[in-house]
Amino acid sequence: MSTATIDDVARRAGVSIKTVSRVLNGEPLVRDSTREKVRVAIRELGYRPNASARRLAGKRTYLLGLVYQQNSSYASRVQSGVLEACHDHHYELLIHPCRQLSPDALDDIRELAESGRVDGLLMTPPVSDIAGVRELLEELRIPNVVLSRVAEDHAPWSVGTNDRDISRAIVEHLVEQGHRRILYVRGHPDHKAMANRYQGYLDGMAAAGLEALPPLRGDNAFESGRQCGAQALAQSPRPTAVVCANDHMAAGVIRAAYEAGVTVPDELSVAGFDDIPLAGQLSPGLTTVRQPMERMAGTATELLIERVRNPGLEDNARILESRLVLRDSTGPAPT
Amino acid sequence: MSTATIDDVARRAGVSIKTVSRVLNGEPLVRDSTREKVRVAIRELGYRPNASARRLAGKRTYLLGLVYQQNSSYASRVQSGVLEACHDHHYELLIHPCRQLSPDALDDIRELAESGRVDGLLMTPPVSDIAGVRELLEELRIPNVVLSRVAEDHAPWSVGTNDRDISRAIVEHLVEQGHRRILYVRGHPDHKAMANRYQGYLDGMAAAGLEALPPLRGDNAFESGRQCGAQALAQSPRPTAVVCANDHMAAGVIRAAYEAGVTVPDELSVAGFDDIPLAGQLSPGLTTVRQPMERMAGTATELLIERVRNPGLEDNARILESRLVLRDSTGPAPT
DNA sequence: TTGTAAGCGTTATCAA
DNA sequence: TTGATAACGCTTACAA
Repeated sequence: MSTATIDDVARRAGVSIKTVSRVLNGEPLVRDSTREKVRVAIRELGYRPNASARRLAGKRTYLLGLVYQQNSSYASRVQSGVLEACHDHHYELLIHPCRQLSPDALDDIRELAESGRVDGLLMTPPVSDIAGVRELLEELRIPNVVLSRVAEDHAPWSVGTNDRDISRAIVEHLVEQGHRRILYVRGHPDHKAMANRYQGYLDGMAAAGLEALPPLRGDNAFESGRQCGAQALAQSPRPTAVVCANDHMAAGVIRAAYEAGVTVPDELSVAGFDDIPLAGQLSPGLTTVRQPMERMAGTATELLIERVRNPGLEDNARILESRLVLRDSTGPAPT
Repeated sequence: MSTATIDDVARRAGVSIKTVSRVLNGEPLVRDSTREKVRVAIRELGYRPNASARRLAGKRTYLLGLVYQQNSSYASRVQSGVLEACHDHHYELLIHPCRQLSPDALDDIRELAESGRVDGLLMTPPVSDIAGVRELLEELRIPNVVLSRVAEDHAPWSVGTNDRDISRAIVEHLVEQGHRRILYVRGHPDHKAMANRYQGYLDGMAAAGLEALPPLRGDNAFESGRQCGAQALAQSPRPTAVVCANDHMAAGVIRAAYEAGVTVPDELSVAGFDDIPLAGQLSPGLTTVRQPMERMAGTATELLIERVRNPGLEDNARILESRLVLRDSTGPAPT
């Protein structure tokens, strides 16, 4: 237990506590020799600044909040990316999963923002898509950054990925494999990232000179995928490939095929989106899209810290690239 | 932003700040009418105590740490159980995923414990199984509780479940379905909970008067399950059922069956352990064991808070019951 | 049952 | 470039 205080360090180094504080916070106006003396004293005493005292005096918490939907399958990747960046900058993280999306979620987030427990907030969809959240946070003047906002939004203070392009790439891949009747299963309408994925599908179909089929609509969950899958298999002529807006629904489609005795990928190709842990463990393995979630989360965290330190800063947004992960749930079209 | 301080409340209620403090902390020696006055003032001012000041003065952080293995599939369930309990008791949570198990992990945990950032630590396996962790924490006198320690350990300050009994129940279920050649796939030897699951299998086989087959050994990951699955299918006579120490390996066995053209469950029954999200989304759905993880986590958190508040307390351990989840990966033995 | 006064260990102000 | 000293907003003796 580091029980040494700043006074002990000051005494040992023969300087005032203010000077120690300066060294601690990397302030410039300290002579190099003095800085070194202080550093030595700190090391010898095994001194660590008391976070609570620092928070109280500095009027900052050095705590960031991460708001996301409970049980979201990418939560753990996001957390680890955020934590790493936090660690690098001596911040700590408070996680804040939201159970349901509305309407209490907004109050819940307001509470967190107003409570003064955190210096800034990081949000992921679909929580960040709740009507009015961002406006609320801006109004409350609490620094915030949205993670995984789709590129096309041009949202200020956000980190996104090229969902639309990569969605198009899936279609192109399927077309190359000889598919023509490619069906799309859309996600929950409140989850805006999903809309772009669908656009990419339309792009791909148009580019290939194919007619887009009327899309089915799921709610992002496994069970809805299963239902859409059953519907798709009942269509005549039957689609030879199904692209889903996320992996859970794709798993549902695979289940529907299994139940209908339809072999994947021989009789039906299935693709998803997100590369959740499940994707590699399904049988067959799921062709999907992997987003650089840890890097995105780390980048978002750094943007947030920048914003916290410098409230006047201008908008800043970043795009990182996702990539296609080809597994065995897609194959040549049946003849 | 609640900018009111304890002084404002005291002034408004016409009492001293000490009295406000008493009300805030639910101390007994306050006249009911006074308490009420203070409550009114707090409400009218929208006052919230400043956490940093409270931490500094009270020499407690009101922060708990949760240490677990990164990417563990039950992390999110554990987190939500812990968070709920934290919230009820006005504590906050710092999550601390460990990347690898050894040997740095121990230093990592020591660092966290010594840093004074948390009042107590919650640990889950396999991190809690690292040699010397518990001893380290006791030595450092930092309150700690282990979550999901297996029942048989009689570990002090822990919350566990009836792994062994339930593992036996799986075997009984298979035996009822006519299975005789039931193979067990063991988990990583460092993960102690796994040993008990194997014991339960042995119990079940013995009770049914069946000969236990030589177990295979995986490392808890999907890929090892796939390899064990391939091995199992190559055995002659072939087992009709495979019980795995966790779901990831069970998914691997299902994959191996898929690759070998063996139908599950018609030709091979497969069961797992944990009911990770994947389990319900595999095709066929995986028969497995569901632990009341949120409740276990909540209970562990409450034990920890109790221990933090009352360092002299005696050992305390709890067992909660898991249950069998029957899905379609198990069925009657082939004839 | 209530209040006074002294910390807790930092950062911030302002003078030296 | 450095240092006294005053906050910061609470809890904890100790009185009353």
